[in-house]
Amino acid sequence: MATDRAAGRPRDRRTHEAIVSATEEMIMLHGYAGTSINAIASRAGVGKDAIYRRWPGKPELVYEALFARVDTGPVPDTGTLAGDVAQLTQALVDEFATPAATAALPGLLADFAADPALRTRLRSAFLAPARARMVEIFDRAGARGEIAGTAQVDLILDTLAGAVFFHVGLMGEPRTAELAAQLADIVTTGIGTR
Amino acid sequence: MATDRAAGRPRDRRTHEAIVSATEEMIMLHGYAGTSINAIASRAGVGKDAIYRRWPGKPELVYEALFARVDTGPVPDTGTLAGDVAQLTQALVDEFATPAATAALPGLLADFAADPALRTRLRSAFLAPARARMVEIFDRAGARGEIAGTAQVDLILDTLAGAVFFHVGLMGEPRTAELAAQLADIVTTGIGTR
Amino acid sequence: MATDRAAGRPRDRRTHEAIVSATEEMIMLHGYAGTSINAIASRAGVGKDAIYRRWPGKPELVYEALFARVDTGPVPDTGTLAGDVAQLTQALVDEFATPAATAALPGLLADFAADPALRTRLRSAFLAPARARMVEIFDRAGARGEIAGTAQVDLILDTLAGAVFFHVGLMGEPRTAELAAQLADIVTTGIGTR
Amino acid sequence: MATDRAAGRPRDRRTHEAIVSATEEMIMLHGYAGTSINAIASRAGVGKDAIYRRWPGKPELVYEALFARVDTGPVPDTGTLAGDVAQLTQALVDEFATPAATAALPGLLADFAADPALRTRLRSAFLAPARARMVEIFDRAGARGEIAGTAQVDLILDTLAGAVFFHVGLMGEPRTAELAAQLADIVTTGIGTR
DNA sequence: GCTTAACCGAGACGGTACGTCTCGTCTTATC
DNA sequence: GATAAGACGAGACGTACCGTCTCGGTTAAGC
Repeated sequence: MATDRAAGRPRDRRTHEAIVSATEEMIMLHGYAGTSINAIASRAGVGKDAIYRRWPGKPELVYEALFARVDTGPVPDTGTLAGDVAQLTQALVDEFATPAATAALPGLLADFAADPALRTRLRSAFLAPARARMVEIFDRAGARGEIAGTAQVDLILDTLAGAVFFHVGLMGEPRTAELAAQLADIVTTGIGTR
Repeated sequence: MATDRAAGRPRDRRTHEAIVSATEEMIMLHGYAGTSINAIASRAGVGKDAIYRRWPGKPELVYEALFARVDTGPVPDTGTLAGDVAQLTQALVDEFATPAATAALPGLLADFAADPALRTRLRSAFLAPARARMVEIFDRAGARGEIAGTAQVDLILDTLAGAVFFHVGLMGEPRTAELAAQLADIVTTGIGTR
Repeated sequence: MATDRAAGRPRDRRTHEAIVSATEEMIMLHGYAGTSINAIASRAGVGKDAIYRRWPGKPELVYEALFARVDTGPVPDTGTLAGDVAQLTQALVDEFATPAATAALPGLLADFAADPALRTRLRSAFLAPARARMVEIFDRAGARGEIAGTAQVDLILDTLAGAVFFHVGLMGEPRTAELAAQLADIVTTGIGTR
Repeated sequence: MATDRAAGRPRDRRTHEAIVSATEEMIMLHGYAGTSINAIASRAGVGKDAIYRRWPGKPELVYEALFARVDTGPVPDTGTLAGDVAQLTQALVDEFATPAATAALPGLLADFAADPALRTRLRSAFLAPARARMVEIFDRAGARGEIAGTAQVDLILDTLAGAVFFHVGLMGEPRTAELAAQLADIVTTGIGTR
């Protein structure tokens, strides 16, 4: 019976964690552009090779350090499309509007968009959990008869994510408690009805 | 009697234009990150100082080369809020979803967001024309009784701009003819009515 | 009574040979500087530790792989000092002017000279066999009355070795068949008499 | 009439000198292998580019810093070949057996020998002044009838230089006052006559 | 036949140097 | 004083080796 075990000395889990932690700290302290691989390695007490062995470059490392959390929460199910969208939007706010995300996202998205290899992963990297939930939410809404036909999930999701990113991440508007509700309201019932 | 005329040799207007043109070309050819001040100067047949004398850095230069067009078109006035918003959204698409803008915006917005001095100018730099129009549109809609109370202009504008930027600029979705109409529809009448 | 036998698994003789062979090949193919321990280990199908267990570093390994041949030939005895020196010089040419030696010697001597621990072994490592022979040759020449007093063996040997190394090893002069005879002639009878 | 003057800011002579001085000091303090371009730049208070703008790499820089002195002394003319060779040999000792040369030469010659582009320059770089003098010395000796036929200048020069390098530079033998005279004696009158 | 200890291939580890690139400033001679 | 050219100090980039270490596994000698 062959083993799956890779040959050679196994990678040290603590090295991985030290790099990820140092990355997170550097981003919070000095922003995305002010964070260099050298500085991360130095702060983590690690050689540069230990980083390049695991990640191809800064974008992938920062992405994993800040955004690769597996989303395990339950899918919203409030009984109405408006309520479900509001909860999902709140999740987007929670993901995109944290101090660390605000510090990293503009530069990180720019690097992802600039590299052809990363560009294809943009949606799956940053919106995958939200998208799966949104599909389910709209399926249920369709079953209830709330909406007719096929909803444009990607466009609506991009609208919500873009709104959060632009409003809080770029423009730096204070993240008011009602933001998610207002955004959800806009896309579900429209401006005119408020 | 003092003259406004600066002492010494006046700046050459063609130098300015050569720099702006070279910047535009470089951005289209090599993207934002692949465009260096050195390369712009070289392509424009100009010294680096001629650039730094006019702009503090790459972000300001690229911004002026690609986005500082004065918007002189008439404010939309279709008679309905929905129609006006649709036209305004189309203007946003025209501005944010061109090939040059797609190539420059992610990196440019990242640089603006990273620099405290530029950060404060984000809204005025990229959304100023649209914002003035939107205020007028909503004022008229309020006068017609279409909406009640004060509309949250900035949030709605960020939503529209964020949607365009995220959907086309980052995710690379095709810029379809109906995009502006669909987006305007989402924010004015909501998802449910489609 | 303790045995000299080391505990544990004995070293594999084939590992040793594979390393030495790979070293020789790498030196011939890529030169001294272009030969890394990593590459030797890889070519030999061996782990790096198998090398470092046997040699402290690249200089010692390359030295053993290329120069540690035991010299078992007979001491020259032609009846005249000139004849004996000619034969001994030929042996130096044979040792220093081979393709492998030419590829390795400059870098190898530099590493030996740079490391204090190796520096003391320079003469014994590279000139030991020739020196022993030379002492005998000069003893016989003194007994025959060919020379008077104590000959400066080291200086003469360094002159011969330096000449071979400089002329062929560094300057890359073609190794003509008469080289050894000419050199021996120079140091025994002087320039003027040719 | 066009000027030969290069465009742009001229290179600062003091930068050049600072680099050369720092190189000399580093070599004396830490040897050839222990001298990095980074450390030279740092000690000279200079950016790395200022070095790479002037020299292709460490070998060329160190060569210029330590050996590129123009030899302006008069050609020896003592009236005898032996006397002239003795003086020329003394010049070789003066060049090759200084502390700085001893620290740099082994590694420097190895780097020159390893690089095809530098290899061709070995003789002209390190032996040019001595060779021109030797040709003249031998010409005069021929005119005086001291020697017959064509002397093998390169071989004799390599022998002398190799002897000095090997004896003092590599083996670390003390550089005695009589060294040059002894070497010259060996090559001119042979071992036997001493 | 079990234990023990050094060997083995593989490759991760913290460091260090490399040579290239870009940044924004500065220093020339020329216009 | 603006200009084109390009030198300048600084420092990040990603690559290559260094010599050590840590795995799972192998191979003999000594009990």
